[in-house]
Amino acid sequence: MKYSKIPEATIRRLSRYSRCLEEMEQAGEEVVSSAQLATRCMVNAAQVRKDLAYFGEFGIRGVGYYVKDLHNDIKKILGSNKEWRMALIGIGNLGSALLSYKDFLKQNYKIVAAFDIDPPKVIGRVSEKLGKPVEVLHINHLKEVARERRIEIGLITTPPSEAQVVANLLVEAGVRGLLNFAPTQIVVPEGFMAKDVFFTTILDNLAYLLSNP
Amino acid sequence: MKYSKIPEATIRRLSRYSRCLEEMEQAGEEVVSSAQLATRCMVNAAQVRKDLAYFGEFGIRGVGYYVKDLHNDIKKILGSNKEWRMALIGIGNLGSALLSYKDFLKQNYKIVAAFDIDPPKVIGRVSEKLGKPVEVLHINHLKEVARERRIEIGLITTPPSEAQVVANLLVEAGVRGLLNFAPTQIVVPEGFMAKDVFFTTILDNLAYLLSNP
DNA sequence: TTCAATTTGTGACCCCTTTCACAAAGGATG
DNA sequence: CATCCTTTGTGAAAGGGGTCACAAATTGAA
Repeated sequence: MKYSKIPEATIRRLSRYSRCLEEMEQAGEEVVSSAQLATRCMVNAAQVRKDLAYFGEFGIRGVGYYVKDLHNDIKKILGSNKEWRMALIGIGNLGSALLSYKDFLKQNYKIVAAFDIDPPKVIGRVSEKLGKPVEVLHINHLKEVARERRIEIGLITTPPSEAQVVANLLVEAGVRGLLNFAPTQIVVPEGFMAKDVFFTTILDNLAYLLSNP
Repeated sequence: MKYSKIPEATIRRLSRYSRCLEEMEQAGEEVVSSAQLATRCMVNAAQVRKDLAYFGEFGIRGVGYYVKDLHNDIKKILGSNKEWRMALIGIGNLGSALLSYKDFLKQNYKIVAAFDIDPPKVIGRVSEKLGKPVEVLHINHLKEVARERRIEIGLITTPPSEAQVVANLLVEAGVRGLLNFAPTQIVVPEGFMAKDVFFTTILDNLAYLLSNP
C-alpha cells in the first residue's frame, strides 16, 4: 500500500490493538485473525487490516497474525517499545496528584522530574508513594535538568494562564512532546508536538449527550 | 438549517468556544465575529458558523455575536449550565489522584461520592484537600447512595478487570453517564453513555508522533 | 496434485466533515 | 433613502476516513 498521511484515529486504534494483543499474549494465544481482534476491540475487521496496511504486511493469508510478532510490530510503530522520560511542570492540585500516584502510568512512561515556580512548594516537597520519590525543582532549572535527565515529554499541569509560558520553556529546553492538561490551547513550533487532555471537554461532551437523549 | 445528527467534533469545539467566550466575557468584550472566535480557537471561521448553525441562528449579519448571549446559548446546548453530580469508583492510584484533584474541576462538575471494594481503603480514608472531604464508601452502597445523592455521572478508576463490573453496577443504579479511565472497552445499554479517557492512548499517540517526525 | 476452506490486502464506493464561496441581511454614512 | 461595508448562514464542492467485496495467497485434505 502506498504511504500517505496516517489518520490519527488509526494511531489511537493501534494503541487499542496493542493492549488487546498484550492480553492475548499473556493468555498464551499464538494466532489471531483480523476478525477476532476486531471483535475484541469493537471495530470493523476491514478496519483492522487497513490500519495495519498503512505500515506494511503483517499477516499470513489463510492464517491470520502471530500475536507476539504483531504486538512487537505495533509497539515498534507506536514507539512504545522504548522508555519515555517525562517531566511534570506545575505542582498544583492535579500536578501533585499525578506525581503522588504516578505509578498508574504504563511501565514505559516515567516521570523523572518535577518543577514548580512557587518556592514554598519547592522546598522539600516530595511524593511519598512507592518507588523513588521525585523531588520538585524550581522551574529555573528546567533547561539544565531536562538535558541532564534526557526529558522527552513534558506534562503541563499549571494554571491555564501559565500553560503557554511553560510550553515555551519546554520548547526552549528541547522537549519535543507536550501533554497539556491546562484547559487552554497552546502553540508549539514545527517539529514539536502538543496534545491536550481536557477533562472539562470530555465532561462537557458527556453532559451534552445526557442532556440530549 | 435542518437538524440532523450532530458530529461529536462539533460538540468538542463548542466546549472550546465556551471556554474562549468565558475569557472574553471576563475581559469585558461584548461582540465577537466568527473570524475572531475562530482564530482564538484555532479553527476555520466557516466551521464556527456551521457548528452553531446546527442549533439555530445566534449572530447578527454585519455585526457578529454578542459574547454574553452566545456563551449562555452554548452552555445551554452543552448542558453545562447545570450542576452535574458525580461519583468516583475505585480508589487506587488514579482514583485518589482525581479525588484530590477534584477542586480543579469546573464549578459545575462535582464529585459527591466515592466508592471502593477494598475494606482497608474504605475505613476512614478521605481526601485531605480543601473543600469538603469525600468519604470513601463500600461499593455495596453504590445503588442506594447514587439515588440519595442524585448521581448522574460515574467516574470509573478501577483496574481494567473490574471496569465492566462497575459499569454494570452504575447502569443498574441508574447512573446514565460513565467516564471510564480504565484502559479497557466497556459496554453500556441503549440510553446510557460511556466515554473513555485513556492516558495510555494519548501518551502512545504522542510517542508515535515523536518517533515519526 | 487438485480442490475446498480460510483469511489477508486493497481498490472502489459511500458517507460524513470541513472548507469554499456567495447571497442575504444588518449597520453606518451622507 | 440609497449606497457601501461588514458579517452571517448555507448550498455546493472537496477531502478523508470507514466499509464492502473480492482477488490473491496459504493451508489442509482427498
